[in-house]
Order: sequence, then structure tokens, then C-alpha cells
Amino acid sequence: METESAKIHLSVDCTVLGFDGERLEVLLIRRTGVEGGEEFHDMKLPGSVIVDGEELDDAARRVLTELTGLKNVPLTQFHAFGSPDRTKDPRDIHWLEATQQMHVGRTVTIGYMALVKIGRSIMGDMEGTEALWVPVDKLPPLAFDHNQIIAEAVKMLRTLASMDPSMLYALMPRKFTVTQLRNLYEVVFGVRLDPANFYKKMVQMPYIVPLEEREKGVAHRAARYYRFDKNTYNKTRI
Amino acid sequence: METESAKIHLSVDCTVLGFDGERLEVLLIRRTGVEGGEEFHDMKLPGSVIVDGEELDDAARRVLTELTGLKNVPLTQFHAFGSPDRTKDPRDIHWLEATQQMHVGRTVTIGYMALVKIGRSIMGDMEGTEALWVPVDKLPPLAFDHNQIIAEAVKMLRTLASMDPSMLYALMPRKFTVTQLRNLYEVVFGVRLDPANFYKKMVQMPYIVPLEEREKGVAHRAARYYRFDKNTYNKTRI
DNA sequence: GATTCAAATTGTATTAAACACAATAACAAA
DNA sequence: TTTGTTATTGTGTTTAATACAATTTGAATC
Repeated sequence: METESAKIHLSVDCTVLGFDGERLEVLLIRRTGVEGGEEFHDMKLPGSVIVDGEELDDAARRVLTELTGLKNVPLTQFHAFGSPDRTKDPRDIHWLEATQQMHVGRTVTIGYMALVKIGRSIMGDMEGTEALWVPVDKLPPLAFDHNQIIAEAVKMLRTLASMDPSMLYALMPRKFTVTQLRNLYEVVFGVRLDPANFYKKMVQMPYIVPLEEREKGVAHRAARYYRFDKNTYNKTRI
Repeated sequence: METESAKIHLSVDCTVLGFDGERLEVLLIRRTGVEGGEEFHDMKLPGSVIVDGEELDDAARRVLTELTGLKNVPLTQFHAFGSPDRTKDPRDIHWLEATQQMHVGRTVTIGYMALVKIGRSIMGDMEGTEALWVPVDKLPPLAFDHNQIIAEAVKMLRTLASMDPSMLYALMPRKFTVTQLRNLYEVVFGVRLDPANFYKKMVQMPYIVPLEEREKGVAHRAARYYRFDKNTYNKTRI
């Protein structure tokens, strides 16, 4: 009668994406483990086992704050990863046993994603964890199935942004040039856009407000800075 | 050290949607339980606890076949429901204990959805379970948080179909009139569409192939039947 | 069998958006 | 002052979306 009561553990993992003006980056934390008597270092997504009685969304928020210092980040659940094989790597098994103080069998994780301005302050170092930004197209092998989770998160970003591109402004710095914005569109959708047409289309939007400030130190005509006005944007939506 | 190892159970629930030419329906199974000495009857989504070592996708497929007889239905994971409160109703607790032969604490469920032609044969009755179609806008209170799960599934259908309307043909019968197709668009997107413009737009698609057969028994000009040609559709896509 | 009804189907015009691409402006470095 | 490079502006073409009038037709009614 215990056939189906597999000892399943549940965790959350947060894929926090940022944009540096050129490409997408993801927020990872360093991991140190021991395998075969040798210490090794690699990286993983900020994530952890959920606490008794905790809502999934709350768990994601808590874990992200604990491991990166980020607060008030809108997190969105996007996929559950539950393959029995996802915790089969001896490195991962031993690391789990060491950190959880117990034997951990199959673990299903709920993937959350968030878009943040890459300039936001994260904890460089706290409680032994260190967070850092890594370009998503230059990821080394990560712990567990975290490479796959990130790939799915980026795919979800594409899907969501194609329905509502305004969510992309969460990735842009407070002031930005139209070219930076175009770069984001191009990297997210994997296309090349005509600079002239993109410029005209964006500048006509009432919620893209021009600033007086211009680019400095570029070897060509300096671009104007703009900012995204959320209030105006919401008013244009019904 | 057992603080966070909550005894969590994991299940899958399948939201199978169909279209009867007028409105969306969902496939439910009857449930019989006992509460306060009284037998009660209500309905729930086809779903169950996952088996040891089973892939999530496999579990969803298996459960759907076992409870409804449906096979080869493309299931898509769409959301995890894990509120600690979702299994707090005494009816649900007692029903779980009776069917699972054990005490069941918190249960997190992974929601799957599928689109099927409503004419497909389902098991009217087997292993004590009976499946039936119920309009999504006329649902009674269901077991657990299944009303909420269905609402999320319909929302997801909207989202996905707005990106790729071709998925809607999975809901249409093999032969259909343009008006039936328009009804589906209208109910899914919650809008009213101009019959003339919709007609022209659809008929010009190479993958909407006209049949010789026409509607019968209607008190007005009989509409032509069409069918969706998947091959042609795939060729028009890169 | 002629007439009527309601929806299917066809026609036509307007409007808005997407797209291609040439031309001009402006900043920093040489 | 000239050059290189990107920002910004201009213009025309193409395509898609939308509105709405007009015509066709199967079945029911008179």
C-alpha cells in the first residue's frame, strides 16, 4: 500500500533574467561540493526545498531573497521539472545530502522566472553564497537540470513577450536608447529589425518619453535617452 | 532536521477540453464519497497520485487513459497547484484516505491540459469511474481546487491559441462549417467576429479544404463543410 | 409553386500597419 | 577639416484588418 507514496521532495528554482544592452544574462549562485575527495566549484540557479505549509509562490520569493538579496521581484511560475533522472548525478546527490542533512530521493522542482534590471544590487556574498550574472548563451554545465530549466525560461520569455512586449521594459535600465531597446527585441525574438522602422514605431508611443540627456563617448552621432512611463502605458491599455 | 521535509504527495490532473459547436466543455469523472455518514456524489478532473519513478508526462498520460479510456492525446503541462489549503475540505481528505488507503497530507498537483474532438469515444463506465462532458461555463462546485484548475486551463488555451490558432483545429470535428469555426474563435477569445470577413479570411487558407458535402436540415442556405489539412498546414509553416 | 426567412457567400471601399530603402544629421576620432 | 559610423528623418509600397452593402440559397410557410 506504499507503492505510490514515493518519497518526493519539492523545491523551487528561480530563473532571474537580465539584459546588459547586448545580451541576456541569468543570475546564478556559486556552489562548492566534494566529489571523490576533490573539492569542485560550479554554479546553479537560486533555489531550495520548500518549507512545510508554505505556498509555492511564497517559497520562490523567500528563496530568491535568501540567496541573492533581491526583494520585490515579480516571480512567475512557468514549468515543473520532475524527471526521476534530474537528480542522478553523484555530484548533485552528495551535495544534496551534505546541505540537507539527510538522504534526498526524487525531487520535483517548480520553475519560476523573473525579469529584472541588471543594475539592481544583488548580494555579492552572504551566508556563503555568491550571486553573479552569466550570459545565457555562454553557460557552462550547471548543477542538476538547470541548463534545461534556463532554456525553458528563455523560451517562455519569448512566448510571453510576443503577446505583451511591454514586459520587456522590466529588463531595460531606467534610461535607454532606442538602439538598446532594439537590441533586446532582436535577442529575445532572434530576428533582425530595421533600425529606421523600429525607431519610428517606438518614438511615436506616448509612453516612450524622450529625455534631454544623450549618449556620451561614442564615435558617432550620440543617441537620445528615453524612459518607459508605466503610468502612461497603463492608461493606453483598457 | 526534518523541518522542511514535509510529507508532500505529488499528483497530476488532466483538463481535457472539447467543443460542441457552441461552447467549450471539459471532461470530468464522477466521484462518490461518504461524509458524515451520508453518501455524496460530485465530479472531479481525471487525475491521480504519481507512481514511483514515473515521468510527469507519463503519469498524466497513464492517468487519463485509466480514467477516461482516452489514448494518444497530446497533453501539455500548464501549471502547478500547490497551496497547502487545496486539500483542506473534509470531503476531499476523507475521500483521499479511502481511495489511497493511507493518510495523505499536503498534495501538490501538476496541471495538464489537452484539446480533443468531443466525438472521440470515452469510457462511459469502467473500473467504477464514469467520464462525462460538462460545459465549462456551467460547472458545479468540483472536488479540491478543480474549478480553479479548469479556469487556469481555459486561460492558458486563450494564451496559446492567440499565438497559434491552428491548435484550435484539434477541437473541431473532422468536417465543420466556417460558422462553427467562427463560434470557436468567438468563445475562446471572447469576442464577436464579422461573419463575412472571417469567412473570406479562412476560405483563402490553403489548408482549409472545401468538401462537397453541405449542411442539412437548416432553415436557411446550407453551409459547406470544410476540413483542416494538417499536411498542407505544416508545409506553409517554415 | 411562389414567397419568406435567415444565414451563407460575394463585393467593394476604407484604414491602419508593416516593410523596404534612400537621404540627411551629428558626434568623435583621425 | 575630413572620415566613419550610427542616429534620425522621409517617402513610397505592400499587406492586412475592418466596415458594411449586396447577392445567393436551402428549407419552411403560405
